[in-house]
Amino acid sequence: MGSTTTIPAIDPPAPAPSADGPPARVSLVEELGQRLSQEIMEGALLPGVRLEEAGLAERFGVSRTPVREALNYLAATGLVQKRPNRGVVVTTISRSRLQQMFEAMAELEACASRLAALRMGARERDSLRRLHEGSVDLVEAGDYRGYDAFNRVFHEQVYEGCHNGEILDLARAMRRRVAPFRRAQFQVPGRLVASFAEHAQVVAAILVGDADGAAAAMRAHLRLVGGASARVLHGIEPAEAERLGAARLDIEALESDSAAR
Amino acid sequence: MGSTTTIPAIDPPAPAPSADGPPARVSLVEELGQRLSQEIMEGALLPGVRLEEAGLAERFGVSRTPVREALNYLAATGLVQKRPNRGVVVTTISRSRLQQMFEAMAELEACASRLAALRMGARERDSLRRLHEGSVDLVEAGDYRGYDAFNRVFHEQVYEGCHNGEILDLARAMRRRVAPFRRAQFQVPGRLVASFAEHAQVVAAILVGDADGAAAAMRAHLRLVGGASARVLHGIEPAEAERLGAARLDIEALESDSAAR
DNA sequence: TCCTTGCACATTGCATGCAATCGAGCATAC
DNA sequence: GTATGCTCGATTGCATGCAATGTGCAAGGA
Repeated sequence: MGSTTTIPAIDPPAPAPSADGPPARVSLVEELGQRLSQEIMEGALLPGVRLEEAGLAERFGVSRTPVREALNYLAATGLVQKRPNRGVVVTTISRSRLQQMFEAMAELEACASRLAALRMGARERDSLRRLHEGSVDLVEAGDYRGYDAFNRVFHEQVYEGCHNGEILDLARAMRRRVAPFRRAQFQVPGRLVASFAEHAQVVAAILVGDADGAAAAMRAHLRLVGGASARVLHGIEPAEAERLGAARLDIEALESDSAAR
Repeated sequence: MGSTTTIPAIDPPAPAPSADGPPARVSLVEELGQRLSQEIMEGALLPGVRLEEAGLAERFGVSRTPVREALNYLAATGLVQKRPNRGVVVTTISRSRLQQMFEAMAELEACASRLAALRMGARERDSLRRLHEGSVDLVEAGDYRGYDAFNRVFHEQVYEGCHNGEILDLARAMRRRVAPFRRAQFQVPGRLVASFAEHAQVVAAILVGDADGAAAAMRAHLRLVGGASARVLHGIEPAEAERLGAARLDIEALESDSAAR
């Protein structure tokens, strides 16, 4: 498994011009799935909250059928959990399971980074470098909301750089699943600066085609991300704590469950 | 990233006594999902075959609703593809996409192997070793059906050895998805013997706790598996060819598609 | 002869209704 | 005073019906 190869430099066939064009007629199920998953990922619907078909149907002005199908879809992606004859709740997980999710995420991203280091084309490498360098402004400004947005794009570019649609899909799916549990990670003191430094290592390795180095750097990066997020979730910081009280998300609720399967 | 560590030897907390007990009342949707996915994975339903709700509903003696939900579930796992207002078909994929699936599978298993080498307990290592050694009989007998069954168990044990439920789930899901495209791989001449030798390398690395070696060995193993399967699919061997003719699975059908997304 | 246009049929998408199951609260027994 | 059993309300699981969309074929025009 040699590292530091000569850069192959094959840019992707078609970076998807993103020409969606028409309003794109979508089904109700898709619409509902989108909105619900967004609310879950953004934290409007917190882990443990119960979702009942009739209520959602009325809220969105549709019948129970499409709501039901949307919930099934969310259950399949892991954002909610179904309990037979007992409805669905936004996914709650134990602390250990959360750690496993972060580890799986780290492994997936390490894998993507490894392949990206080997396969990214010249244009892609350049784009990644500039993207990273641009984020320094956000760090200096302490703009953690802006950095969060940048961060998503950064990791997405690495996924795409691996030139494997399956791994891309796996990484995206995993990212969606962990989203509800990693909100506000950048509010941990010093995390922003540290994140930038870790990204720098990943970028450096990818730029020179150091596959093993890229994998190791990304793995290390996500290990720290996981740590920070866990601290946020359990240390709980004030702003969240209030809302949690209103929606019953106590540590017990997180620790128990897991009986699903 | 050191290899060859001293073996930590922590056996899993509870190997699941497998006491399912009662007949376990399951929903119609689950039942249907199970049966359909099994038929797809076994090849009774070949890629490209159309599945219509009404037909399946009548066949299983239920209404369209549970059939529909089961199909949605299969679509979420990737075994079938849904086209809006146009029904579902058993998943067909392009050759390049198939290669990507095999690569993703290889990466997942390499990852699992790496962790397994670090984390398997003494009992697990011993179990894996004996399982592998037992398979020599199947190889000598040329019993490729038996070997196929053994092979599933072997890889499953490696997944479990990584002690991470998320990675375990990912690997299982990916295995299900590729199943329809890797049938009869062991019928490729010499593949059985080669597979055994490759397994031996994986086992050896895991036994001594050589993480990187285990990952590399498993990756190499699956690269060859992918090659063999692709050859079977495209070279097509006689037994399958007949059935394919009856169900329209020509190379064109495999090459096209992919517009899904 | 080939392409376009219109219509009829088949199939999916969604709405609604009914039965089965689960959980809570109360009554009763110990 | 606590535990056990029962009934009732709430919610899900499944069946069925109707409207919307897509497909295939046939007829007409270039």
